[in-house]
Amino acid sequence: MTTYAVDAWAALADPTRREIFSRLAVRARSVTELASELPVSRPAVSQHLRVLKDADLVRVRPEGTRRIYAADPDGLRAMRAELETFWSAALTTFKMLAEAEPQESE
Amino acid sequence: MTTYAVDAWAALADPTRREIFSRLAVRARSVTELASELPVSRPAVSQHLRVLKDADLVRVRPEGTRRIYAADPDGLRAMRAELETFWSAALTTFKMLAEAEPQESE
DNA sequence: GGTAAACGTAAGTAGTAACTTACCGTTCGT
DNA sequence: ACGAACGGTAAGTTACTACTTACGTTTACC
Repeated sequence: MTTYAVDAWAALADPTRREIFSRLAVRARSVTELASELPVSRPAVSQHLRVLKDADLVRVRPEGTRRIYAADPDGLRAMRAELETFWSAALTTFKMLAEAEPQESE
Repeated sequence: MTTYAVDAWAALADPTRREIFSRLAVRARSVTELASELPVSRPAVSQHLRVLKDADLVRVRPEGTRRIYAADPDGLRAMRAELETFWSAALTTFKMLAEAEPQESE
């Protein structure tokens, strides 16, 4: 059910969004705090956070008038698994090709 | 030197490109062969392959009139490392938050 | 209850990205 | 040498994305 995931790949492709996520992975922060650390406006941060939230990459916790965002490992799981698959497959294929053509000398 | 990397994140964010890469990770293929397996034209595949190549995610080997593309682990390395950093950081922060607020009941 | 802070959303814009068709160069086979 | 296969690039179009400013809503505080 939780596995709809609006594509964590696309969500983390944007540099600003990746920067936001990396900061939230270290420590939870409010929207205004994030905006103060970044070269974009606060609404821009809100929009990025929505994308991250739709990808299950962040969670929100209301705290008075502020909303504290934190990184959520859930959205990362599938992506991480797929990347590991890519990695091992690429490594295997790469090694096979390297053995198949042992040129380099001569 | 090889470590310029045109952002593997952005390169793999596109679904078609990710599909191309996943196929090349399993087995090397020519451009035409890739195009025949995908719902896009051959030039589109060529363009995707260029992006993947700029990100060091694929390599080419000429073979007669064909060009055989294969997945290259190089472009994946940095991205994989960064993702692992995200993962462990997110996990740690997530656990800390979970312990800090043991509500759920009441 | 009024004010201020925090945040989300609407509306509009500029830049980019993915795709198509058309064209050109290169390599192999006969 | 000629024709065909293969593939990269140019040009053009459409769609989306990241951003801004403006506005409305909610919560806290006095």
